[in-house]
This record gives sequence, structure tokens and C-alpha cells, in this order.
Amino acid sequence: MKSQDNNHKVTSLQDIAKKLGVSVTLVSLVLNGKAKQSRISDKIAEKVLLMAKELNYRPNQLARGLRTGKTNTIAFIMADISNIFFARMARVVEDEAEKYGYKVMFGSSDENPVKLERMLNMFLERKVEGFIISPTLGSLKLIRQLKEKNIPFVLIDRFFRNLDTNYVVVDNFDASYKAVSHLTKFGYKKIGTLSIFPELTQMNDRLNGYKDALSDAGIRFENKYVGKVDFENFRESVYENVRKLLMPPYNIRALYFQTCIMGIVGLECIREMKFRVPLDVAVVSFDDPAEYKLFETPVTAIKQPIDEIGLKAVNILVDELKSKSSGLQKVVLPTRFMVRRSCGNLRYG
Amino acid sequence: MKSQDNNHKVTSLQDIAKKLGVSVTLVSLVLNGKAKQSRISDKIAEKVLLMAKELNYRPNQLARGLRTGKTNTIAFIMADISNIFFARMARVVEDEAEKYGYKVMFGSSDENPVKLERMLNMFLERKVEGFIISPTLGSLKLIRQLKEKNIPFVLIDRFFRNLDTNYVVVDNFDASYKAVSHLTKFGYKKIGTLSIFPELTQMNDRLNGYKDALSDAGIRFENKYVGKVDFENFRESVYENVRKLLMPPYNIRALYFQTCIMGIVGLECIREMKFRVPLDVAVVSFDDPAEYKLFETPVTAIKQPIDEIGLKAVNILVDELKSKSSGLQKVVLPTRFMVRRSCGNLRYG
DNA sequence: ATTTTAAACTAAATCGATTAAATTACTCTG
DNA sequence: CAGAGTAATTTAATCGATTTAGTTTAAAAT
Repeated sequence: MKSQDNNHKVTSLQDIAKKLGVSVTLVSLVLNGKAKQSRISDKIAEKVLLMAKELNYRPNQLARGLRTGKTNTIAFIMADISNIFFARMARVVEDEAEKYGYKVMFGSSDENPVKLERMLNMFLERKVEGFIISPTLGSLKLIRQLKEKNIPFVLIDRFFRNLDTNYVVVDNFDASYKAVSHLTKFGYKKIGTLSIFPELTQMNDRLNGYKDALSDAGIRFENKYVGKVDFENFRESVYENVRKLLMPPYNIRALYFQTCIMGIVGLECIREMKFRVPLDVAVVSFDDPAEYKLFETPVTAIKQPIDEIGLKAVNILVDELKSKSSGLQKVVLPTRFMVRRSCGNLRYG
Repeated sequence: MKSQDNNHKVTSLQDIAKKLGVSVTLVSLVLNGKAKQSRISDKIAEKVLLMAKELNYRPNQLARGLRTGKTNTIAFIMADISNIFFARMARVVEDEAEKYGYKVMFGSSDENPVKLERMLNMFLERKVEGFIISPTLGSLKLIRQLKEKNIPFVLIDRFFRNLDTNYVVVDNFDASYKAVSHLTKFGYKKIGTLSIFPELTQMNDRLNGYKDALSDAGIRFENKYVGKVDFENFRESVYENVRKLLMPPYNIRALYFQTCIMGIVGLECIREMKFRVPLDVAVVSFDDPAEYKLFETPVTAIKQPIDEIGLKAVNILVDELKSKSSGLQKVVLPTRFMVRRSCGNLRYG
């Protein structure tokens, strides 16, 4: 005998109503806790509750959402969920949103505005109520439209200077300035850096922090010391740039990685080149993944408050969804500079 | 003037129908590409398409799902999306599912069957069509129920020996056996290991692989050399176990970490204890995170085919959803043993 | 001229909830 | 005892799609 589709039909309000010989309305009211205010007799209310349990009733959220216009769902669109920074944040967002009764749907845009648009639309079709977004390059128009449609959203990690929105970011300029100043205080004069997507606000801020730190240390900025990494061809590009900076004619002996994904690959390259950290190259990096503590020479790094970013983003969004919001919220969180040993052991004033 | 709610009402089929003076049915048929088979005149069909584009029509997927019973959505419940293993797999699953037109919803169970049940129910209320699940300890009953309800699902990472289901796992026994044999071939007689959740099938297999490798090398298994890590108190527990094994009276000089999350913390502990790898301790580990390549002494490790697991899981699930499936599929994928330098440089037979 | 047939389109039911408004059956009040 | 008031419940509309079963009109066949 083959497996007939034991179609264990899912229980609906109707099923309960029929079994008890009452109306669907009554059942709905009871199960939504409105028995008292609708003056439904305790006897019947109890029966309904019992039957619902017995039949293992679970509301169909599609139907409910269609009727009420509320899905209790938000979407989190990030660059790439397999990136540890976002993965960690995804987890925080998931947990925090749950506290307020929201389910989160995730999506990866791959820094591609076309994908981002597809995702936005797909999520809108599914009636999510709000978004947390790390906007890609070239997505200004999309985000502006979202705003015009009055759809609640919070930007994270990046934002647009010329668009008034909620956002939660870190103080990239400040962090970058401190990191590079750390190197200048060690006496390094030639400081190279690896950059990627310099058009993104946060990456631009990081570059400016680098420039200002140099300038304040009386060092002339040299464009050729800025390695521009190609996202499409990531790994090779990092290798190429690190090699170029460390080898003649540049012979750079201090490197600032503007993201950890570049840093991790870059350090691999440094290792392969048989350069020692910090003896042959001093290194600082934006972001502070678990890796950095484990290196032979633990890496001095800028730690972003990932959890706080996630928490804050959810809080702002939920405020707006429950219309407790009092205008747009712009949050700039501080970073922590984790001094380890990758720049040497010198102590400075 | 304050922001009045410019309620940019979303376009529905009705809106299009009214504008054109035709029926909703007709609009629906055209937009679903059934114009030809429903003998709708080209002229009107074209008008509909145009108007839909003009009004930027997007189908309400709640309504569609309610009516058709299809949501084109699957759920992926893992232990923890901030764990790099699952984060990476989440990404693969997201991309692969999209190829078949499915959207994925993610959830973290924290190895907690109560949470897992809540999630299952929540996803079922939202009418996901199938699941990919890494089942927690104590979830046999839940999974059995899922099976009885004829809801399509694929287990990953772990499965139940006494429950017939789809699954995609790796050959844990074999991988473990090879890793430990690697150590015995280096001449180590006392080999410690860190274990966690030994009741989970895959962890049990790893333990058995360890035992058999010892036995085949003529080494007696000592239960006291198996450190049992406590999940609740993770970090401290790893430290405590590593210390116990490396210090007198055990003085163990070879360690096998049964997961990378233990390995990473364990190596941190080893570093703090000023033990050198592999001079003072040889190390092998299950899992192969990016970290391991970057260590001062790159770690010899068992690399799981994360992408393949994700791909295969999606394929099996989609097969079943499109009812192309021919019975349950049980897939055991091979691992790759990445020999690096954490056991020393000796070359053996 | 009448019946068939085909083409082009529509009415209405349905999915499973929520909710405003209505109904029924009492009990009270003056 | 008519009319008001209230408690307990139901009717029916609605959300936005899909889909079955028609309907209408005109052309083709008899």
C-alpha cells in the first residue's frame, strides 16, 4: 500500500465553528481574546478554546495579513549574509525583532542595486512592514522612492548625505583617524591603505580619516599609496595591491586595511610573502573579526559595535511601525580601538 | 504643513480593471500569461499589460498565496545563523532556492527544541511549503510529526537513525577516523579530544571515529581524555577542558577538536598557556574556517563541503515540492582533510 | 431561418481570517 | 404591557487574488 496523501487538512476557524455549531465570528473573537469585550459567555468561550487546542488550530497568517494589513514581518537586506559582520547582525536583529513580535526576512544584495531593487519589490509583494537596509552603491533612487512611498526603513552601515532618513552607522572618520594616527605615532611616514567602494559614504569617511591623520602628522598624502581593490576580482586584487605596496619601489612598511575582508586576505598575502608582523610590516584594520585575536601577532583593529547597530536599527524601526516615532533618527555609534601587537610594542605618550 | 500620509495606495487588479472598464478576471488572466489560452484579444491584453506597468502593479502575495495555496517560500532552520558554517550555507541556500523561484526564510534554533517547535509553527502559519532543518537534540518527536503531516523537509548536518527522512550530512566517522589516524601516525599515544552534544548523531560519529582510530593504532581509549564541553557555559568550559588535558597529570600533547567553534577558542587558550603548536601540542580540528589558514601555524583540519550541502538540500527539497521526487534521499558527502602544519612537519608513509 | 459553434469576456465562488452592523431573546422599567 | 436596555450571538462585507462556470455576441453550418 503506497503512501496516500494523508492530507491532514489544517484546521481553520470554520472547522472549529462547525464542530461547535457556532459562528466563525464568535470563534475568531474568542481566539483573539476579545471574548469579554464582546460579551461572549464564558461557557462557550471555554468550549472554543478547548476545541481550538484539540484541533491544534493555527491561524493562517496569509489570511490574517490580507485582512488586517499587518504581517508583523520586517525585512533585513544586507550586502551578504555569509559575511560574518552581517551574519552576526542578522542574529541580533532576529532576536531583538522577536521581542516585539516581528519576524525578520533576510536577503543579500551583493552590493548590486539591481538585486536590491528586485528584493525590495519581492518583500513588498509579501507585505513586509518595514526594512533594515545596508544600501548599495547606486541605490539612492531606490531608497528615495521607498521614502516617498512612506514605507518605514532604517539604513545601517551606510547612508546618503543628501537624503534625510533613519540610519545607524559608526563614526568611520573618527575610527579611521585614530587607527592611522596610531601608526604615525609609531613613526611610520609611508602608510599604505587598501580601500574598496570608495564611493560609499562610510568608505569615503574612512579614506578621509586616513588623509586627515596623515596631514595632522605632517605627512603628505600620496594617492599611489591607496590600493583600490576590485570587488569582482576580490582575492587577486587584494594580493596584487598588497604586493605592489610592500615591494619596491614603494617599500611600504605600514598598512591600514579599511575592511576585515580585505585584511584577512591581505594578511594571508603578507604571510606568503614571508613578511613578519610587525617587524617587517605594521598592520591595523577596520573591523575586528575573531580571527584577529588569534593571529601569531594579534591584530590591532577597530571594533564596530555590531550588536548595538542591530539593536538600535530594530528599535528605531519598531518605534516607527508602532508610530511612536518622533521624527527621523540618525545614530552614529562610537567604535572601539583594540590595540594589540601588530604595530609593534612601543608605548607612546 | 505636516506630512500627510500620502498613502500611495498599492495598485490591485481591481484598480487596473476599473481603469480599463474590464473585469478583474480578464486582468488576472492576462497578467498570468494566460491571455492566449483564454482567447483574450491581443488589443485588450496589450492594454492591460500597459496599464499594469503604468500603475506599477505588484501582485499581493498574501492574497495569491491564500487563494492558490502556494507561497513559493521555504524555511531554513539552523542552530545559529551567526555561526559561520550556517551563515555560509544560508547564502548558498538563498541563491540556489532563488533559481527555482523560492524565497527562503531563516531562523536560529539555538540547539533548543522548544525554540525549534515555536519556529516550525510560526513558519507553518506563514505557509512555507517546505523546510531545511538542522535538528536539535530532543527534536525527534517534532520531526516525526512533520513527517506525519506530509510536510516536505530535508535534514542537514544531523539526522535520526531511527527515522526515515531526507538528509544531507557528511561522513563524520570517516573524517574523524582520518584526522585521529593522522595524529597516531605521528606517533602520539595520548590523544585528547573536545566533544560537545555527544548525543547528536554527527557528534557521536565523530567520537566513534576517534575511538576506532585509536583502537586501530593499538591505543586504549581513555574516557578521561574526552573533554565534554558545556554549551551553556561555552567559553569557560572549553578553557577548562583544554587546561585539564594539557596540564598534569594528563600532559596530553595532541588534541582533536570536534568542531571549529571549540577549536578557535581552544587555540586561544593554548596560546594563552604559551604552548606552541605543533612543538608543544599537535592540533587537528573538524571544520575549516578561514581562521585556520591564518594561524601562525596553519591548522590541519577537516573541511566540510558547505556549499554542496546547501545545494543538495535545496535540490532535494525542490524535487519534492515539484513532486519530481522518487522517494527519500539520503546523501552522505565526503569531507576533505586539509593537512597543514599544526601536527608537525614529519612526512609519513 | 434556425441551430451550432467559436470567440471574447464576466459573474461569482473561494481561500481564511477580521470586524462593523444587525439580530435575537430576554429582562427591566414606568 | 409597550418600549428600552442589554447580553449573546450572527450576518455579511472585506482584504486581493485565482478559477470555474457561465453569458453574450457574432459568425458558421445546416
